[in-house]
Amino acid sequence: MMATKGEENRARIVDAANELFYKHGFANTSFAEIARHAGVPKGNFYFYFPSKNDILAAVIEARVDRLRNSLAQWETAFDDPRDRLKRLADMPKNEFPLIMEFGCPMGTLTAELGKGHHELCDDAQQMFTLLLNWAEDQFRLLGRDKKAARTLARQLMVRLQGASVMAQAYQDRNWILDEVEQTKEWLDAV
Amino acid sequence: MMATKGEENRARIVDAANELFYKHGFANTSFAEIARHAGVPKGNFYFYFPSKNDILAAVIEARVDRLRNSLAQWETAFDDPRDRLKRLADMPKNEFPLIMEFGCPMGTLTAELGKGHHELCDDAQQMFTLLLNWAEDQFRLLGRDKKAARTLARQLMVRLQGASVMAQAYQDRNWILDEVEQTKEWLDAV
DNA sequence: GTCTATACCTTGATAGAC
DNA sequence: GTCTATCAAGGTATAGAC
Repeated sequence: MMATKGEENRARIVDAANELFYKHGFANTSFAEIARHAGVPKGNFYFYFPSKNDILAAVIEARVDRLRNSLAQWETAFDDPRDRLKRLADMPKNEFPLIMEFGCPMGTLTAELGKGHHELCDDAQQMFTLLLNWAEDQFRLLGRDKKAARTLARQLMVRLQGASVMAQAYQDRNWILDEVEQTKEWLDAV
Repeated sequence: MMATKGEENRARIVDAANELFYKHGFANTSFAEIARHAGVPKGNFYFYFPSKNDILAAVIEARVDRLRNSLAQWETAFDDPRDRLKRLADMPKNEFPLIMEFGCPMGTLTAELGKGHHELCDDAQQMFTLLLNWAEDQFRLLGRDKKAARTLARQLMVRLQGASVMAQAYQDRNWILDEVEQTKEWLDAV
């Protein structure tokens, strides 16, 4: 389908903001930077978005959509819930160059928004909730009761987030590679 | 001993900056805010510190000192290395109201400085290195060889950081309480 | 040494031409 | 609809009075 110029500009702004919010942080990304990366004059931004927060909301929405697509894709690609969970556990490894440098996109965003009591803090949670619920579903399919499945999903998330924090702190991929391997062994055992 | 007025002002600036860098982030903390909290006019800052980065350096130094003191204290308080490690694992629980709201002081600072390739990124690492080396020493005292001790120390850090990230994301202390309990059980087993 | 006043820049946000 | 020019506010850093 043919996108209008307006829709395309909007998408370019969101794409550029998505990358810059991740790599430089939300507060440290200026309209000027987004405008330069997107090739859209910053004066135009207020035609597409009422404020900077609204750009962030669109970015979060895009990330949630992308995540939802990945999860759906893994569900069709793998029949065994255990394989699906392993694929989730592999995510940090598959993107380690970025995570090593800038941390987990979900973890670092919620961390920044949490400080300063940002209004969009709850929106950022959605990404985690999506992953947690999906992982919980997979553990239930493996025969766990609701409480146990929930606990296991949370443990999985703690591992991956912890590895991301440490990998970024030391700019060292081994934190991720080691933890992912251990997590997959753990998934085989539970 | 009697501190001079200058030393006291310097200390007040560092104390105020320490708290604000933690609660609001480094980039989002202005001189005006620090000045208000410290009770020192912001024009004075450049008499004590050449730049904002130098204030941050002093803050990191203060945090490292504080951490070193805690570790030394735990060493004298507990003879069994396992008890010392449990005390370390308890740290997030003991400060959960703050961690729940603002995340781990070490993790969130390194995360922020990592983005933007900040010059003081390496300084912030020191805090982690201090804890990692200390934990490694304790595992060695428990009879582990160097490689195993190092691995265990890293696993410990991953758990605590992961729990802090999730607790802040959801503003929910249970992420910390649950993980600390599991970590202490894990410490008993290893 | 301590503080006031301010310079100079960048920010998010607007106004208005076309 | 798209873009240029500009705003007011707030940031770090400096100059200079006392």
